[in-house]
Formats: sequence, structure tokens, C-alpha cells
Amino acid sequence: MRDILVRALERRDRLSQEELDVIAALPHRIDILPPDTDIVLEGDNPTESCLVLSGFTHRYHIVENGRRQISAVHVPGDFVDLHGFLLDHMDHSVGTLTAAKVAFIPHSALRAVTETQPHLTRLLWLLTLVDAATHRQWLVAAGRLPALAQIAHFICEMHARLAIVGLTEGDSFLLPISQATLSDAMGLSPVHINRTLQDLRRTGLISWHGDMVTILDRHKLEKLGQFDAAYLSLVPRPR
Amino acid sequence: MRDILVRALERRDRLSQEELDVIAALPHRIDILPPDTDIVLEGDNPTESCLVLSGFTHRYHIVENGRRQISAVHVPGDFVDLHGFLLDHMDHSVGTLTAAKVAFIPHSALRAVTETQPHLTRLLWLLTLVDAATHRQWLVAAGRLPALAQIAHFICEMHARLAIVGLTEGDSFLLPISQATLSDAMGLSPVHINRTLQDLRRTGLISWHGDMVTILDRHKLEKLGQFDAAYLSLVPRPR
DNA sequence: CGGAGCGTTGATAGAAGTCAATTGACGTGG
DNA sequence: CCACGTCAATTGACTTCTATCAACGCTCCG
Repeated sequence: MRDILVRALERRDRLSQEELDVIAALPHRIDILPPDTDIVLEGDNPTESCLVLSGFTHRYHIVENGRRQISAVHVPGDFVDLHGFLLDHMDHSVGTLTAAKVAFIPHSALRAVTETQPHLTRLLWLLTLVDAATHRQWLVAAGRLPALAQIAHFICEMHARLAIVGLTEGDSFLLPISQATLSDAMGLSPVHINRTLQDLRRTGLISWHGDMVTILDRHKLEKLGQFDAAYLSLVPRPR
Repeated sequence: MRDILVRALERRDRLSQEELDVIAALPHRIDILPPDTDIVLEGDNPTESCLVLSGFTHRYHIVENGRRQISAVHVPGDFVDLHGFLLDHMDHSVGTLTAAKVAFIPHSALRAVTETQPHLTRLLWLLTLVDAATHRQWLVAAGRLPALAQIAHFICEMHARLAIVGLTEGDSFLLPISQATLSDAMGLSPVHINRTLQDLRRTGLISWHGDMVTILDRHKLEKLGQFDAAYLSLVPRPR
């Protein structure tokens, strides 16, 4: 657990030895969960927050007619449920997409960190700010980009975020997400996702076979999706 | 400045006398800005964060073809640019919608707060988490609700947030936002906004004359927009 | 062998966008 | 006081994007 969290934090700022020790000493339990398993449900008031060690997870919301909107897809290294630390009453559910290894850290331990480690606290805070920035990017894509560009943006984002934790091989990465899931993330219909993905493949921007995605023309894909990784705050600097 | 920030924070948790003193002592400068004025531009790396004392402001993003997406509308009492405190490189711009009185607080002062006031820090952090939760609600509305419901949700949200700072009169409030602006917030065209608003009025859910909005049938409007104020975390509790 | 899940396809419907013009409210200057 | 300009709201006609419905094929696996 220590390593993957340190890795995420060190992409944003240097950590002191004391901070490394504090992180290493964080109490936690590790759980291995099957695919499509709920971790936290909307309305819950959890007492621990989860961090993804491996596998893909997501935040989602169910609306009245049973439709679903995914508001975030999380990859290994993401402190998925850090929001639940201060929010009472979860406004959304969190669940696995694939089988996942997840670490649960008691809120009491996080609170202790905030009491004694101001700099580390700011970095944890920053992680949630990056989540918020990502939400904004999705909003822009959903509101003002056509489906083709919206999906292009998503693929660029996934590549950038998986690269942080070494889960890319050049321009390729595993993205174990069905078209139905993608449609819930993009707010589109599965049929339209299918046709739009075909477009992206036909025009030679990506290939996607099984779970293996390859960005064939990064420049064009980023331009199409108007992707700029700056919102991920991946430049280490004093915070 | 002190009062309006204290008011926002005390809706989330009790403040100690020391914390009240710290807030009162926060250095800041106050500025009065005309409508449609930019406060922070995308790409900036600001050294102070702004808090809205009066007037309406927004976060927005410009996409390639010149279209605009508003990712948040902020009302008096909102610590609009608290995100900029830890994010280097703003991922979006912030500007006024109406004339606005804004307080700028140096990041150095905020940093000092985080060094010595863990509880107050958690509350400031919470404010940004509520922003993130609001982004998620907008995502759900944009992705999975038809325009009618999306706008209904927005109106409910504005009412709830204005009520926090006493800017509602029963079910009425001033919302000095043009249909064009609303279209940029909802990710819809101005024409469609116009027709959808007519729908909301014709069916007796709201009235909207000039800047004055009145919710005529709150129950139906909230049901239509699937609005539940829980995501605003308005229940004071230890954090 | 036979579901079950996923990706794919065709046909059709519906929601929202675009374009272009009109109306009404205000404010300014002659 | 009226002509004029501006801005926001409104309307109509038409187009485009995306959703829906209903199949069908493929692969994996019990």
C-alpha cells in the first residue's frame, strides 16, 4: 500500500522521511474484491476510505429510471474514497469494475495525519482537487464536445493516468471496460459508443482489441479530444 | 469577509473561538468587479484565492471552436478559487457574471492556516469536496437527464445554495443569469434553453420574470430534477 | 450443447442544434 | 419626445446527433 500511495504523492511534491514513515505506518486492511462489487453505497456514512492497489473501480450514480452515470473511473494508485473522509452521507456509490485489491484506511488514522502533518494533508487534499478538476474536464467533454471527441478525451486521460503507475507500454494499455460501461461514463447509449469507437478505429486513431487499447496517432487523438494533461497536476512542486 | 465565510463553515461544523479569531485575522484585500470580468485565467498560477462576498461568479472553460462550458456557478459565500491554492496551473478560468465584491486571500495565509489549524483546514478542504460533489451532480444531470430535468435540478440547487446565505425569500430568489449563460452551464443551446424554460413555466413549476425566479411547485420540481440537497453537506457535524 | 455476455448492425424515432428573423425592453442622443 | 442601437428573449424551419428497438454473430464457459 505504502509504495503506490507514495508514488501518487511524489508526482505532486517531494515527501520528507518523516512523511514517508507516517504513510508506512498508516493502519489499513487489504481486501480483494470480485468484479462488479459495491464498495460504498450512496447514502452510506463510511468510517474508512479506500485506496485502489490494483484493478479498476468507479464512482457511479443511479437515476430514477434505472439509468446509471459513472462520474469517475479510478485506476490503481487512486485514493478513490478520500472524499468520504470529510463528507458525511456519500452522494454516490463506489464499486469495482474488475477484480480489485483495495486498501481500507480508517478515517481516524486520516484525521490523525491532518492533526500532525500539514504538508501531507495538503497533498491528500490535492488528490481530491485533481478529482474535482477531472470532473470538470468530463463536464466540458459531455457538454461541449461531440461523442467522438469525448471518447478521445477519455482515452487520452486513461493513458495519462495509467502511465503514472507504470501500467502503460508505450502507447498501449489494458482497459478492461466494456462498451456498456463506457456508455455509462460518457452519458451516451451503448450503440452510439460502439459506432463512435468504430470511427476512432477506422480513422486510425486507436486500436482496441479485447482489453488492449493502443493509441495509434497520439497527436491527432489529443487534438480531437482537446486533451491537455495539465489538470492532472503531475508536476512536482512545493505545495 | 469574516461573517460570510464563518456562515458557510458553520453550516458544516462548529467553530472554536480560536478558529473564529484566525478567520477574522486573515489578511485580504477586497475588490469590486464589474460584470463579465475575468478574475483568474486558465493557465494562470495565482498567488491568492478569492471568496465571493456579493454577486455571481462562475468557472468556465473555452473549447476550440470558441464554445464555452461553465463548470460551476458560484454565489456569495463561496470560496470560489480555493482550488487554486494547491493546484498550480489553473485548469479553468474564473470570472464574474454580475458585478461582484470579492475578497482575495494570499495563499501564504491559507498555508499558515493549514500549518496550525487542522480542524479549520479540514473544513476548508470540505468546501472543495462539496464543489466536487456538485460537479458530479452536474455530470449526472448532463449525462442522464433530459434538458427539462437538468434545468430543474439547477434551479433547485441555486435555491438551496442561496438559502445558505439568506438570499432567498421563501421560494423566490434573484438569479441574474441570462438564458445564454444558462445554456453554457447546461451544455445546451440557447434556443433549447428558451423552449425548455417555457415548458417549466407553462407547466406551473416555476416562474421567471427578469431576474426573479419563483419555485411554484417545489415538490414536483425536485422530483423532476431528482434533486436531493444532501450532496451540499449542510448538516453541521464534527469533521 | 447451450446460455450468457459482449460487440455489431439496420431501421426508425426523438432530442437538441443551427440558422435566421422577430419582438420587446431599455438607454442614449438629437 | 422620438429615433436609434443594443441586448435578451422568442419563434419557425430545418438539420444533425444520439437514442431506441430489435436482431444477429461471436466467444467463453458451465
